[in-house]
Amino acid sequence: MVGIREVAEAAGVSVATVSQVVTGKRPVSASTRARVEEVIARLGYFPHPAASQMRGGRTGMIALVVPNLANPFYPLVADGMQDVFAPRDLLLTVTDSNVPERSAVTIYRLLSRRVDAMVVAQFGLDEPSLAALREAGVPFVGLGQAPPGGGDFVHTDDVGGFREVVSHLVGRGRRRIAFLGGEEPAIPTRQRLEGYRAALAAAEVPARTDDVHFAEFTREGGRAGATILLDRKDPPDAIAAANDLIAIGVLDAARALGLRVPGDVAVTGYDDIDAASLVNPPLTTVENPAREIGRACARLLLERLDGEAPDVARAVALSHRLIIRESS
Amino acid sequence: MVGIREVAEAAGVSVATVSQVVTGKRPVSASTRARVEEVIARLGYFPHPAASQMRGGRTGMIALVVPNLANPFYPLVADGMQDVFAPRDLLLTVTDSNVPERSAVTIYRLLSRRVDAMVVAQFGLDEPSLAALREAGVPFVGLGQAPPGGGDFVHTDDVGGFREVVSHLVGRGRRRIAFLGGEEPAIPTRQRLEGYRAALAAAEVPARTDDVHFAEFTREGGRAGATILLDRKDPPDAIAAANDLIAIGVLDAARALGLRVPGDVAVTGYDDIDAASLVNPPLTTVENPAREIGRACARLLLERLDGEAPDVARAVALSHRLIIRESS
DNA sequence: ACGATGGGACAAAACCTTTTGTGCGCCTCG
DNA sequence: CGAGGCGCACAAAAGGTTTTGTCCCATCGT
Repeated sequence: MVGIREVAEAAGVSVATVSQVVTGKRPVSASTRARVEEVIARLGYFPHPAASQMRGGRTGMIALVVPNLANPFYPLVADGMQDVFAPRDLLLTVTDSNVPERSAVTIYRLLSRRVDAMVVAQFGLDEPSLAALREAGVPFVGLGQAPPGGGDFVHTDDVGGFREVVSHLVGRGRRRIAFLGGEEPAIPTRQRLEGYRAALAAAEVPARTDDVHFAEFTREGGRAGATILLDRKDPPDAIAAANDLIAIGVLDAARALGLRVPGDVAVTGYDDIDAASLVNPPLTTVENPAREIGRACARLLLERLDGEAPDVARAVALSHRLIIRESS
Repeated sequence: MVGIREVAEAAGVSVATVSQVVTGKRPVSASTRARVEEVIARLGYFPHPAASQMRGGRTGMIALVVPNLANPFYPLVADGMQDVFAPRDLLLTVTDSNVPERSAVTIYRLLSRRVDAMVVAQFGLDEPSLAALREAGVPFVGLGQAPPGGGDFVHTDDVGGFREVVSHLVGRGRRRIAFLGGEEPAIPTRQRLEGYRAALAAAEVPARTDDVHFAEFTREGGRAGATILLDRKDPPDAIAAANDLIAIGVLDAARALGLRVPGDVAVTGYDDIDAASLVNPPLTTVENPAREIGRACARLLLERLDGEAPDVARAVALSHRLIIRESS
């Protein structure tokens, strides 16, 4: 644990000078700088992050908070963020907010004073956490939805995307199209449901309330939800799932019930995660540009941190793409 | 940003007393405690992490460092770790060590003074980082391999597991079994290769050096590697891949070359990630108890942090399970 | 009733930086 | 040759907590 004092002593300068060499916030003569740098390299010194932070400095860490680490969509986003952060020497950490025995509020609290900024996916679920962030003065960006109460965010047109995929089902002759959502209060669920309704309305297909069902954004949630939708007298002939994980669960359920896809029931997903093209049959889905989303989030954040951002909330919209495969 | 001083003032006690109420490291009379706690709740105070850390305290954060966030094996491990950490109010963060423009050493450096402990997967790749950790006094646990130079670790019997899956291929009548590994220097690659050789030796099947190939631990790596293995005059009749991601890439390559699986070439993976049962055909693979691995890592770490661990390195071995599906 | 004991609160030091105001010495210009 | 100015390094304060030694007061025992 070599501290700045040892370095100063070894180099025969004051600690202030060492600090200035490291941070570069004030000019230091070339000869002194060289000497100090040599000592730093030799001793392997680097500033204690906690101490630096105390004196009003930055942390150098950015957090990505996701509702479910196992959703393969997020690693792609993280990758995109790294593209932007790594050259700036910011360290990205990913945290799962869906931890049992711990509320989201706790997590934001814990995180808020350890990171310079956060990218938050799906905070719609609890608003008090946002208050904590704002109060702590930690810039944040919404991933996929606008932060309630205002703030920057990056999103895709989920309403439009879902409308497209449901219209595609209509175009294939399906008339009893069910919607299998994620958690009901989540913004992505609401928007995708809105797209679903819009598509049905546009095609003048009647919407049945018992064809809309909510479940967790997981494979297991999809399996359970689809079983309920399909295992009745009058089952739908298509299920539009709110994401790929759910859709894969739907395939599980269909298989268990002896139904053929797309023969008996067509299935579509959303996100185009890797697994979507791997399942049997390959899933029709909508591709979101995950990597580009990550980059956009990172850029917005960086501008805030640099103080270059205007004092208004900004929204970045990225486009999606319908991918038709064999499940429909 | 309400500090301990405000709380002390509002409660009419000294800052020391407030600290003692919060940390509980010294007894405080019931009446005083109640008063202070009321004020804390009303003001929404909680200690500044950086300041706490400075005074020799803990961070309350644990890091999981993985070589590739997109590998679905790790989220499962993370989940298992959460099971143990959440009740203890420790926050888990996941970091990808495979960031371009940044060496692993940098990452360990940055992390080492911000977290109380780390779980490290696949550090075999660079040893200087370990030196940094040891010097920083951050306890760490190896995930899947022994830390070079000693230390706790949790592992499964990769040699045995791979031997089993290769023996299974032999039992199915395959005689030209190729090994498609991950990065050559990685410990898992070496152990699985060892298992491969042991199985061939036991079955008295000749081993051909040109049937051993190394690639990245990714789908793309598998695709590229398999193309090399399969696209020659005298291709193997089976490929045992070092993990599922690679195996899925092998399926891609086989499809592209017009080969049938398992008709023309049998394929096996390792890890039993979610996607393994989803691909077409479903993969024969070896299941590693990811969640249990996570829990074991967490427990080892906790014992170190609590100072309850003996001063020797400990190894926890968990058992695997061969899962036979249609790809073989 | 007085001294001993101990519970409980407090003051101050310590943790390691960064930042800012100050002062010194040298160079330049008048 | 003298005065003003500037480039550089330094000293000291600040940042928010935890910890430790100390002190006070109340209670208990004799």
